[in-house]
Amino acid sequence: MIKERYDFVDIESKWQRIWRESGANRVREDETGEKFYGLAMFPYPSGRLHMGHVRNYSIVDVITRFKRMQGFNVLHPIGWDAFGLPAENAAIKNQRPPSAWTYDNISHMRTQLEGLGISYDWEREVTTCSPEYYRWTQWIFLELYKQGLVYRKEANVNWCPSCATVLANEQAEGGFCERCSSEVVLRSLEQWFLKITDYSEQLLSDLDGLVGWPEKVKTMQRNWIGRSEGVQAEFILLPVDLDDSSGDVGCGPRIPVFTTRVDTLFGVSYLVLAPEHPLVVGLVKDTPYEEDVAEFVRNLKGLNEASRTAEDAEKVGMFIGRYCLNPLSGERVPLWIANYVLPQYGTGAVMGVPAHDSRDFVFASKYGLDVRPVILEPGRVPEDAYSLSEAFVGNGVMINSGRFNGMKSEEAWNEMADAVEGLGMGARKVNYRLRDWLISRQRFWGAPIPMLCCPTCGLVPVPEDQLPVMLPEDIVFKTGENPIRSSPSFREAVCPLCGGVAMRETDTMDTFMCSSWYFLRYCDPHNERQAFSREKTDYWMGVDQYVGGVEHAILHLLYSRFLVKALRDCGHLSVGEPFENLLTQGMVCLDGAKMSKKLGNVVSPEDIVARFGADTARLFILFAAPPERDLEWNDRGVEGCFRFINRVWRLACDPRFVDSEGEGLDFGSEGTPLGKDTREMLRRIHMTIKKVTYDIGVRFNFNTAISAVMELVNELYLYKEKPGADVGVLRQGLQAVLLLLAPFVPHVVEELWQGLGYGESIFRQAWPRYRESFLETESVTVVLQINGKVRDRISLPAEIASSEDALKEYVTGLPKVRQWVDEKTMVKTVVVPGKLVNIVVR
RNA sequence: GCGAGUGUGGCGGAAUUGGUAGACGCGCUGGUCUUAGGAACCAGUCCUUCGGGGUGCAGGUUCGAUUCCUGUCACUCGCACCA
Repeated sequence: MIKERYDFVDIESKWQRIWRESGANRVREDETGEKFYGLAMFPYPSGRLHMGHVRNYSIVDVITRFKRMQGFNVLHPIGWDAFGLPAENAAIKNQRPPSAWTYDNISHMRTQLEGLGISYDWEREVTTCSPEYYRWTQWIFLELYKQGLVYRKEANVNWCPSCATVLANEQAEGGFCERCSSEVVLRSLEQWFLKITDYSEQLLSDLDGLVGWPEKVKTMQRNWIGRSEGVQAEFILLPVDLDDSSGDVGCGPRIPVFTTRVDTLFGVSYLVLAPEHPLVVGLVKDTPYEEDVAEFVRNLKGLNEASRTAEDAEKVGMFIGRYCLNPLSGERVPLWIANYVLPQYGTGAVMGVPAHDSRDFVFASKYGLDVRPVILEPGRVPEDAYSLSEAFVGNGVMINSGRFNGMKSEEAWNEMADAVEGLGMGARKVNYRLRDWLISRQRFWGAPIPMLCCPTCGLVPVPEDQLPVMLPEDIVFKTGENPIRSSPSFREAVCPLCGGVAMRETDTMDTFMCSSWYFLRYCDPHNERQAFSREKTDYWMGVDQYVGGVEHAILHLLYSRFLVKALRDCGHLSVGEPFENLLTQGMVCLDGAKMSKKLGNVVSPEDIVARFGADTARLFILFAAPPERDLEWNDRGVEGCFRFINRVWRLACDPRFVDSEGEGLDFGSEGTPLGKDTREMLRRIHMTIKKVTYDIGVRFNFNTAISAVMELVNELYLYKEKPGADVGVLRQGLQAVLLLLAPFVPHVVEELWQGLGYGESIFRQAWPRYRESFLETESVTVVLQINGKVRDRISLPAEIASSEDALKEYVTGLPKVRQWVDEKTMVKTVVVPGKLVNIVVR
């Protein structure tokens, strides 16, 4: 029996309880069926869910519920990215430990997730701030250390004064802290790095194999890695005073530069070093330039990288009184320093070719340096080449380049690279913009870096059997420096090598480290001896469908790819890529702007669930837009979805179903459908099954899947009022509606399924299959066009419509067609069987 | 500047390999039933001078273009002195 009223509060809590108690979503490795690993990016436990979360988890829930009904053995886990600064700030404010705040938030958000009816296997829940988890994060750090992928060095790093910690390059883009938007300053500190650059080439080339990733994300990663092919060429430094020089100039020290345009080598009119270049100080020592250069460098130091590298930053530089020799032309070239040369990229030194590089052109124009064209722009005459108003950066024919004159610049590139190599003055080289991953954080709420500093043995890793290095508890939280340093119990340790007193590393790891391997832990979440077993990860990895926001396109997704490759090379994994397919969902907006606390345009999921229920919330969010697109929130639209669910409910309340309770589970039975309407109804049912299956499974277009079911419901409403309506077919239609809607609105379909007298959970049912034979129609609507314009639509028997010849004959024989054609000449008739006839007349 | 993407009714969006543009939903208009309804149901809803015209704009290919090509404009996102 089905109640008259759709009472979502009762229904949703009832089924959530049943699912929880029956372990409906528990998964084991030994089940039958192909595995499917569906994953949403796990949340930071900020306090409560927002609509972006609801969207993310609803999408994955639809996919995983659908796959489960299709017979896959589905892993659909959830966990918490639980380390991070907000918990520490809350600790300062409330004088409670970060863990208390974090676990409170987790328990509230867990309740919210359950309230949405997302089909998680809660037994696999993972929390990155628990010692059982971060123990293995530390273990991974040590594995990488063993592989030589971890190092410590003093470096100029991005420091956020407000967060009182360093940031990775990826977290300080544009010169502002990703978290708090404070301006980042440069500081020189001893820091821990992971050698992600060892994997630059693999991280880049493996992107080609990720066919299930959006092109946009791959492009972003490619740009971030920034591979460029070029030549590292060496310029010979000339002595301070040439007249004093005795002996062979060719043996002098050399300054390497990196260039992607070795073909412009004869166009070099100066050489520029980054002001921070290590050679600079020595080059000007005891020369008249020493004082001015020192002043120049001092002025630059105050600036952070962002203002230094801003596009509109004025190029400034100075000649430093020295010269060097061009390796190919042998020409004497003045040596400059300038702010536009970056110390971290390439060799920190650049050859200046004003005629063929726009930056050099601007710089040379300002300082009156030589502009010498060496590549002739196609369509120009040589005399013309000197009157440049801007740099010519394209390809053309070589001029002013000695024996290379007359070659195409592309050819000259290779010839000149060969020449440089032949002279022993350099070599071809590939450079990357990607830099090593700085993982040190001077904060408390993170996984401690498991290293010791021993006065006698130096840096010593904590032995594996001493993991985890636990976070101390005797901490006073206040703003300023890393609170861990205030814990004497934590700092002092015993050196495992010499037994002496060693100091513990007080930096913790970037939380991205924790979130770069959580999908591996889900495969084997309770393993106490390993981070994960090879057997389990071999079974589940890689993730078949990953879903999350584009904002993680670089950070999280690149780090995870790196860690998986590194762990594979340590012998712990078989796969080299974590995520087979990636779907980047759009933002949830209100009034055209992303919902955010700052703008005050948030709609609370809790409110929506309270007013309409979780099923309605899920349905709306999936119906309003395809998943990749931004979604405009609309309260009226939510009401529309609520109305639709009620409409389905009332359909199921038809008294005819009560009389035949429990009957008619057989989907494909041929039966003997009687009237035309019934046959048509059957066709609509099977057509809908076909479309919805395709839309969910192949296209991820949940909006059109839902609209197809809405259409079917509309049809069923019309059909059931017809005199000859067949209860069996009606029932089949309702079953199809419920099964097809099951991934979207799990609670209400469970309730109706049970109410209709089918004992088992609807999620134990197989996904419905359509029958090809039911899709056939007896009459087809064919469009009649004259010169491509629609003139008429005619209904024809299928035999005629599906045959090209019969259709053509039939149509051209029609009186109205004769009339349209009349005295004009029929040039051509295009026939698309079953669809359309286009008659071309003149 | 470079790269990627998106432009369709009042709104969110459909149109799967070129073949009925505007499915489905929201909103709006009128109606039925009701003491009432922000419930439910029914009808209508791109523009139109009723010939037609319409998918940002201008061309092209084609019997036929929202779909393919060229150019252009607008917006969004990413990168941005990387030599």
